[in-house]
This record gives sequence, C-alpha cells and structure tokens, in this order.
Amino acid sequence: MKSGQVTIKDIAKELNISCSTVSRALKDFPGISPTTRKSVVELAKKYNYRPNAIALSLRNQKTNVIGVVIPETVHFFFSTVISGIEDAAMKEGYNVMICQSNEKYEREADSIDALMGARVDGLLVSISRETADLAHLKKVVDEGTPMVFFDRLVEGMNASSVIVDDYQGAYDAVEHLIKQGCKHIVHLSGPDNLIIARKRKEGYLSALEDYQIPFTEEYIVECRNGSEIEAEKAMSDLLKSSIKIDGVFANNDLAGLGAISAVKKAGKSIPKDIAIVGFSNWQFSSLINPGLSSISQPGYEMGCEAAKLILEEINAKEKGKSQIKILDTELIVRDSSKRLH
Amino acid sequence: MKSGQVTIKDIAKELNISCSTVSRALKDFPGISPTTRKSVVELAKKYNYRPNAIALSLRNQKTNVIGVVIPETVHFFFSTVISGIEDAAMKEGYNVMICQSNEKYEREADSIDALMGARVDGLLVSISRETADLAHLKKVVDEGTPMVFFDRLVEGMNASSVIVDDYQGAYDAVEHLIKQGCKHIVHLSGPDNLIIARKRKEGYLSALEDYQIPFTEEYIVECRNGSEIEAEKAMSDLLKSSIKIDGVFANNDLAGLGAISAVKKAGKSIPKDIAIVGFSNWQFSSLINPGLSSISQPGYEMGCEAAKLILEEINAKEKGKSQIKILDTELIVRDSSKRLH
DNA sequence: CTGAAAGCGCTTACAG
DNA sequence: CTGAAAGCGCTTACAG
Repeated sequence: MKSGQVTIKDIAKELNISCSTVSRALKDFPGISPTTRKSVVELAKKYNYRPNAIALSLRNQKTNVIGVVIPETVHFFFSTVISGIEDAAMKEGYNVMICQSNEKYEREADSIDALMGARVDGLLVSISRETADLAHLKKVVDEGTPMVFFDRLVEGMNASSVIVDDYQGAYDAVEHLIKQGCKHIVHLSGPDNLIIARKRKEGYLSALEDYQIPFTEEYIVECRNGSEIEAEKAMSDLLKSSIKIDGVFANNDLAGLGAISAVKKAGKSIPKDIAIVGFSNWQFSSLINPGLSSISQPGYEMGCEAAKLILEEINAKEKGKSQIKILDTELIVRDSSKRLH
Repeated sequence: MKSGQVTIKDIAKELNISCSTVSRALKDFPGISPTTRKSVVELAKKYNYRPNAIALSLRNQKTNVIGVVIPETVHFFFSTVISGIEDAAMKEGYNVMICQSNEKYEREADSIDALMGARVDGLLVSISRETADLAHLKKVVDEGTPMVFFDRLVEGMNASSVIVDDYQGAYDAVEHLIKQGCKHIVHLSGPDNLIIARKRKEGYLSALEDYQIPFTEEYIVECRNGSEIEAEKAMSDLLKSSIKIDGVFANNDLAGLGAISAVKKAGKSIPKDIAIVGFSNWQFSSLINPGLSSISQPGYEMGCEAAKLILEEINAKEKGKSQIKILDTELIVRDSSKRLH
C-alpha cells in the first residue's frame, strides 16, 4: 500500500472505475448504481479516505477557513472570544486560523498577508495597540475579502464590528465609585490610539461631569502596555504626589491589580481609603485579595457574534451595509469597591 | 479590474507572456531577461500579488502547516505552549492550525480528522482528559503523518514527546511540604488515565516513603475535571472528616486555589495549620492571598521543543527513532507553604 | 530567454 | 449509469 493518505484516484484504480464515478458515489449523487456506490463507500472507509481539503479549496475557490488576527491569546478575555469564534464557525463547517500580533503593527501586517495568502474566506481582526496606519486593512477590503472587527473598533473603514459598550461600561464603573463616596477618582487609561481606550475615558469624564465632580488632567494617567507592573508604577508615583485620591478606575483588570498592589504597599486600605474598579472582569478577579470589582465583558458572545457577522458577509451575494453590534457590559461589585453604607 | 486576489495568469495576460515566465520571474529563476523580470515584479507589486498558498500546497504536496490539538487554550499553561509552538514554527516558515478538544474524546478525534483533511504536514497533540482509546492517533501515524505529543504523554505509541518531569516536580513539592513539618499530606490528584497524573502521584508517594511518612489511601482524592470548584468541594469534605491534615499537594494550581478556599472557609490558617502547594505555576498564583506555592512548568520552552521535534520529523527522509524530551520543573515557594523556621 | 504541457486532488458540465 | 475533459493556481521538466 502506498504511503500517505488515500485519494479518489487510488480508489478508482483499485475498483477499475473512473474518478468521476468515485467522486459521485462518495457524495450520494443521484444516478449511481447501488453496487458501485457500495463498493466505493466500503473501500473509502477501509482506507480511511478523507477528502483533500486543499484540493477542494482550489477547486471551489473557497477554503471554508476564517482567519483571526488577535493581539494575544494569553489574555483571558481574548481566549474566550476565540472559543466563541471557534464554536460558531465550526457549527457552520468552517475552520479557524489564528494569528497573534503580539500587539505589534508589523506582526499584524505579516499575519494578514499570511492569512490572505492562505485564501481565508474572511478575516476577523482586533487591531494591535501599535496600529495607527490602516493601509494593510484597507487593501484587504479593496480586494473583496470580507472583514469584521471585534473589540477594538476601527474608524474610517467600511467594515462591520462587534464591540462592547465601552463608554457605558466606564460610566457605570465611575458612577459606582461616586456612589460609594469617591470624589477624587484617578483613571488609569489605555493608549489613545485605541478607540476602546478613548471611549472608556469619555465614560469616565461624563460620569464625573454628570455628578459635578471637579476634574483636572492630573487624574488621567496613560498606561501604554496595560501591564500590571506599569500600572503599579504609575499608581505609586501618583500616591507619592500631592494629589488627593480616593478612587481608581482602571482601564483593564491587570492595571487594576497593579493599582491594588501599589495602594497596599503605600499602606492605605482598600476600599476604605481608596476604592478600585477594573475593566474586563478577568477570570480570577474574584480570587485576589481584595476581590477586584470590574466591568464584565461578554467575550464568548462577542466571538459568536463576530463569527456570525463574517459568515453572513461571506455568504452574501453582494456587499451589504456594514453593521455595528454593541454588546452590553455588566458591573460586578467586589470587595475592592464595596464600602459599607 | 477583476475582484478577488490577482493570480499569475492575470499578470501573464496583462503582459502578454506565459505563466511559466511570470512564475520564474517572481522567484529569481536564472535565465530570465532583466526587462521581463522587472515588468513582472512591478506589476505584481502594483496588484499586491500574493502566491496562492492553496495552489502551492496542492502542487508541492506540502502545506507548511502544523496542526495542534490541545485540550483548552484558556489555560494559561497551554496558551504559553502555543506561543512557543507558533514562534518556533513561524521561524521556519510554517503556519499553525489549532483545534481545541475541550477535554472531550470525540472532539479530539474530529479535530484530528479535520487537520488530516487539511493535510497538515505534522501534528502536535496533547490528549484530552477523556482519551483512553488511541485508535484515532494510531491511524494517523500509520498513514505516515509525523506526530509529536506534548505535556500529556501517551504510552504504547511510536511517537516522540516533550514533557515535564512530573514525577520529580511532585517529589519536590511534597519533599518541601515535609521539610516545612507536614506529616499528614493530602494529594488532590488528577484522573488516572493521564500519565502526568499518575507520575505526580508516584512522586508524592515516593517522597512520603523516602521520609518514612505513613500513608493511607484516604489521603488521595481524585479530582476528575481539575476545576477549582471540584477541588474546594473535595477538600471541604476531607476537612469535615476525621482525617488529620496539615498539608496539601494539589495536582494543579486551580485545585490548589480550591484547597485554599476550603481551608480558609474552615477557619484554619495557611500555612500554619495547613500548608499548600500546587502544580503548574499559573500566571497569577502570586497574586492571590496567600500566594500559592507551585511547581513551575516551562510552557513556552515546551512549545518550542515540540515544534522543533515535529519539524525535524517532517524534514527527515525516513522515520527516525522516536525521542522523548524531558524538561525540568522548578519549585516556587510562596506564602501558602512558607512556615517560619 | 521563453512557452506548452503535465500534474497535484477534486468536481461537474457535457456526452454517451 | 458512467467516463473523458476541463479547470482551480502554481511549478518544472522538456523543447525550442
């Protein structure tokens, strides 16, 4: 027996019939004699025949693969999004090919080229922190490959997106802090080129305004890479300064953790002296001490929705209008912000 | 201009030359006039030509894709393994296609079929908790597709593996507990069909024996799914029983967290009354309270080594002997087990 | 220096 | 009911 996987040709040869007939027998094509069908199916099973997806893709001009470009799969939020994408895609007979940008523009562009070279039927992307120039994305859309953005919105492109209501989530977080009695709320923000970061900042500012809390620029500190270390350092510096602080709204949970460490090290009590809320409701935010209050984002659902949108576009005869789907967040209150009334 | 990506044929037509010439011009083939080469290259760039990887795969009988079957990407340990695989594979010009089994046998078998259908050049697999029958894996090896196992070893198959020294890691953990003065050490074990679970149990037993600590079966409790909840429940039950307990060696960090919760809820002090060590050194084990001591596994390195092994096999003319690469673990002591001397 | 032909695995319109 | 042919995009041995 030859090595490697069996092909239609192998089966045809052994049965002394044509490839056409084998192909038809394998797919319940009408008008095939029951005898030949039976022998073909049996031989296929015996040799463990699997249709060659590569050949099918070439023939059908369709790979049934959707490409995903994502900053980092090690982030719990993103890994839940991926699960959602995979489940929804698999249900429709699609495979998923994932590339991580590691938050680098160049790797993002390379990943997109690789995926386009692999002729994916559609692309799901969440841009990197570094990405400012959108030419690599525009090229894809111009070439007619469907593309949907998730989580990190992109402006000025004719493409659908599924995002979370970052503005409202941030507003809810800050309103909650205010209701706990905070009047001097720091915002550890994300990089300004990410729309999600700008939206969260807007939510923060709106809440302050609505509750007539005075604000100065010093209360916003940008954390570029979103790491715990960076946030801890930023927060420590703030605590050493003369600014008054009794609350922190962190743009993500890792930054929230950094804030917790910094406040603990400074010998202040959480939430009594300083109440803290994060964003994203990281998997184990409940397990740290104190439990970190957070804005929960529906990652799995986001993945499903993004997959559904891209599949819709792939199957549409012509390009429809781009949609934007906004998912709700939910405030989860834990000990880091729960003051007694 | 036609929609979709540009092909060699499109370029040939526009330049009034043959596909052969375009193909050769694009790849610096010797014996192509500089003028034609120049015009081809320019047009390719203008139209953003990308070689069709599908067509190449079919032609070359090689996809340059390696398939990965992994229990769950949401586990931090596995996500670091994936990063290692991706980096090492990318460096050699390979792409990676990942399928999650979600710890289910059936989904694992389906994933392998899908990957084989996609004609991946090699397969990297870490079996699910459920997997006992190995027929689906044997079939792949018989068909001549290289396969390497990582983390979860499989016995009775002629395939290379890269694993961690689970026995030694467990031994180190338990020896450490003994040196902290523990004499009644519970083991929250994994399912017996996983070799890693059996090895860790052996390490536990050996350490007890070497230090002449008496042992009864009651001290081992199997946690099938490895969740925090399950371990917390198991530990709570133990604490309510009449068994004496002053130490816990958990087969993974989530189980360790469950143990911490249970012990706290029972009003005992950690590590004074009960010292706890986990396994795997989960990303944020240091952030919970108390910090969970653990056995650190080199996930990224494991991914790199697994990728290197599979690439070796893919490029080997004939099947060599299968190797087994064992990586060292490291005991990380934190507050959950650090007693004062 | 360039082109026509064959082939990778599969499907399907066209004949018979 | 079955087969020969063409074609998806690409490469390369063979001619010229």
